[in-house]
Amino acid sequence: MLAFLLDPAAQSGPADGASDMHPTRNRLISVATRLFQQRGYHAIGLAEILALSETPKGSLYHHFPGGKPELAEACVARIAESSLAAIDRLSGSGLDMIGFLRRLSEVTAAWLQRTDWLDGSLLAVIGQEQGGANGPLSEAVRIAYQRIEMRLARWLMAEGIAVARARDMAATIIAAQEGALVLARSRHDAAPVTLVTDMLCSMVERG
Amino acid sequence: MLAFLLDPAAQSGPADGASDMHPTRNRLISVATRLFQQRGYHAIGLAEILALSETPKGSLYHHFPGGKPELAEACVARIAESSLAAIDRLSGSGLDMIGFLRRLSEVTAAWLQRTDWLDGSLLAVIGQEQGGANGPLSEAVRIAYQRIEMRLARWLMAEGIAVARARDMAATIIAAQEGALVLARSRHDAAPVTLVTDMLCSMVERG
DNA sequence: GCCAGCATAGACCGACCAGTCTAGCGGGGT
DNA sequence: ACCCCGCTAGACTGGTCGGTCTATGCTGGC
Repeated sequence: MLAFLLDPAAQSGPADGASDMHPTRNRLISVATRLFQQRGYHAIGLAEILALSETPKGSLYHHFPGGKPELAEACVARIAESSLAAIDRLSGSGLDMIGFLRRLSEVTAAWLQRTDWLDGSLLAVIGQEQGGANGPLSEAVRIAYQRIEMRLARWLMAEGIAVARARDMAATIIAAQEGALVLARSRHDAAPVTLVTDMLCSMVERG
Repeated sequence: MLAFLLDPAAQSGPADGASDMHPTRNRLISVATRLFQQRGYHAIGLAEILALSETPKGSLYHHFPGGKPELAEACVARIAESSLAAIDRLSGSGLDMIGFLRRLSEVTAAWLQRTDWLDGSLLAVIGQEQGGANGPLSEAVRIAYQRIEMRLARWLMAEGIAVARARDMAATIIAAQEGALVLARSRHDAAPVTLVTDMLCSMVERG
């Protein structure tokens, strides 16, 4: 979710607290995130990540002693941080949840088309690949979803919705958005994103 | 979507037109489907499929000269056929769309728990892994989604909904269900499935 | 009984995988 | 001036990958 805001945010400058980290580490995470979210964890070899980021293998294992899984964990963590930051930014700018959903829909559709349907949801693809496994990577995905859900729920509560309902609505929003992304990518058609957004908006409107 | 009905249907007997195919071919598709939908296409090696299905490599390449991709295509095609058959069965038994969604929710939740969150959506995981690629495998996923969507839309039209709206609703249903599956698996919690179903039901009720 | 074919069986192959290891660079501290 | 060490650099390795190939059942038609 919200992976697209990595591009503007991470590339533009010192936001996200990503710029204070080592440039090589940063570059590895950026390239790996893009590749993983396009084709999944297992389809991407280290060779491709290293070639695209122009990094030797030694550097990767210096910054990520745990190897590929640790790199993927860092990618998931950064997606989570970026998503939270984006939610905070928008919720702090006076937007209401309906406005957020509309805007999310627009930006998502534009992102999908701009990347020619190559980019997808990192959390979704890695979560699906890891399945019900209990490794640290699937745990990272679980936590990422949970943090995003809680942040959305908090926003909904600030709009006067009861806590239990807010959490349910937040989970529904995430599920529907992720599903829309899956279907839109497969169809090469952004329509599912706007359709799901319409449904989510009326859910929020009805309370 | 609707992958779970493979188990009861394919195992119980001569439904789905699957029993008239060669038993080895059938067994390969069943085992490969289960493995792919648990961990994705790239994470599963032929060795594992062959070991679990007790099939030698020669048989695989006899029945699927195209190798792994062709086997995966057959898995996707079977999921599509099973889903269509299930939809037809339920729509023919006097159930309305709301009843279908409720029932789908119950069966999906039970399936997720029964398989200890290991099983997922074959279409979603393969679709995500293939991404925006234009290979025959991602084309198979696209067609599978499209066929299911058209069948659902037909059902909705039979309930008096206009054609354009019916197609939109069908796409929304599929997107939301797939997303719920993704999130539920990651959280090891079936709640997203029922939450999304509630939302879909009110969408259908409102027309 | 015998042949023809489909299907099984698994040894084998080159490519590629993630990961290890040693060597060397370069700049800040003293 | 020197050294130390965070970091870069890439050759190398054992294992696994998908795929090919030859050999061998097995079975229905004659």
